[in-house]
Amino acid sequence: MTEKLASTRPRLNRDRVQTAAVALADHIGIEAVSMRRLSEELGVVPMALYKHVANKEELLDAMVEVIVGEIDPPAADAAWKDAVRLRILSARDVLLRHPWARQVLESRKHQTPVVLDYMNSMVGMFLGGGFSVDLTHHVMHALGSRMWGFTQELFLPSGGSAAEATMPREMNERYPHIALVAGAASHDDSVVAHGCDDRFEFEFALSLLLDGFERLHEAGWVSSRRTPSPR
Amino acid sequence: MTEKLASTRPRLNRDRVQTAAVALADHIGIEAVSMRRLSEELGVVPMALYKHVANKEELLDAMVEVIVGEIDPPAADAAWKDAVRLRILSARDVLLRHPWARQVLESRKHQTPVVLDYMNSMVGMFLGGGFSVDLTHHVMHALGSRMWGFTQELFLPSGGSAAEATMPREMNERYPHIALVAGAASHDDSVVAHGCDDRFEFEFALSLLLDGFERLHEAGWVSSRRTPSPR
DNA sequence: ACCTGAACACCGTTCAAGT
DNA sequence: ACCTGAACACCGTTCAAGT
Repeated sequence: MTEKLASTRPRLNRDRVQTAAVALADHIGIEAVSMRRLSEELGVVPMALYKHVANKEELLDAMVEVIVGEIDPPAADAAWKDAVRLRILSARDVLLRHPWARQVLESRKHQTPVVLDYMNSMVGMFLGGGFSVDLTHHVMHALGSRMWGFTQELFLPSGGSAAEATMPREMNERYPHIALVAGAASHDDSVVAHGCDDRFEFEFALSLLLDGFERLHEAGWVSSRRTPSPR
Repeated sequence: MTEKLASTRPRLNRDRVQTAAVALADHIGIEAVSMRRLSEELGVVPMALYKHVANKEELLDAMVEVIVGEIDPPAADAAWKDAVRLRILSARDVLLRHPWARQVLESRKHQTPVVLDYMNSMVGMFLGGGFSVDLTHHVMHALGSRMWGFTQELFLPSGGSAAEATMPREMNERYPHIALVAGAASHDDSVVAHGCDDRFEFEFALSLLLDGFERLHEAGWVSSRRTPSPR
């Protein structure tokens, strides 16, 4: 019962720690992942983790590393627009497999090398497509979290008819416009008829932005921003 | 010393709790706001808060309530595009005053009435502008967190030349494209010459989206999405 | 009706010690 | 070099009690 188990499990190392952390988050949710819970999973005392990871922040960075590694490499010979779209949709697929990754990515304050590599390659796609440095800068900001394949779904986040289903009559009275837009689902043949398709909404907005970028690029857009004061 | 202080401070109520919570978050940061710390601020024992707020989640909801209340009401007689832009920029101003509000807003899972009111009025602006129910739906999703005046700043979040300043030479070698786009700041007269202006980037992307919405609306856009399977 | 006090089951992380 | 054990200073929240 209390025999030594040390020989039955491999030595701990950073790789085993970060892999186990990702698997644990997939399994029990990120909010339940603690240093203590993870150490338990690895059959080790909590403090043993601190030899391989400086603290919890670094553990989260290490988890991001794993996730970013799962994103497809850039498409070899594609025009900028396709290359960007494919990369972003691949990132989106990864985040769908690891639903917790979104909020962890958001919470990182210092970018790690893998994160910078990903962004660097995406900047390269725009520059390679002939975008000016100036426009590329703004375009990267405009993408925001969308370059990682996610956005804040703050409007009808539960996925379509849920808001309507939970409170049918009050919705109609207090929030008629929302009810109209959310509730059209049940009685017409438009998009909303099929409920709210996250992928469709994501691609809709992504295309809108990419088309906008293309239009500005082709028009030879340059920023007309001036310094606030004449002096 | 240990005399009764009960009479010197007003009775606790929900309003005093939520106001104090907002002030405390402004002052010490959201991560330091705990039920215990807040109760201390109010000169009361931790459990006293639970008479006015069911739990910490509800406290955060109450804080969001205060924040949303600070957003300007809709402009009276403005076209949809101006109305939407003004409302969003007002929300942005509020979030700049309460930097913690962004992440709290993101973390809410169930929308409270004030949040639904805000979204309802914004949906109304598009419908009032003649947008179809269908297009309005997609447009609201495309706005995402931008309708609350914020986005995930994941690209050069520190505000321009910081990334370059902290590691000048390694950046140039490992991440040449990022360095180019971030570093152009110091030696030309374009936008990036003035460092990275959050407000400019926000309005750039907002305008791109609003212009895109307008174009689709004027073209009488309808969704061409079909159900995945023929049957 | 509102506030208190003690307790429970957790956290991340330190330090000094073991092998 | 790597792992352990005990301890510290926190959490949110319960329960039963006070006024």
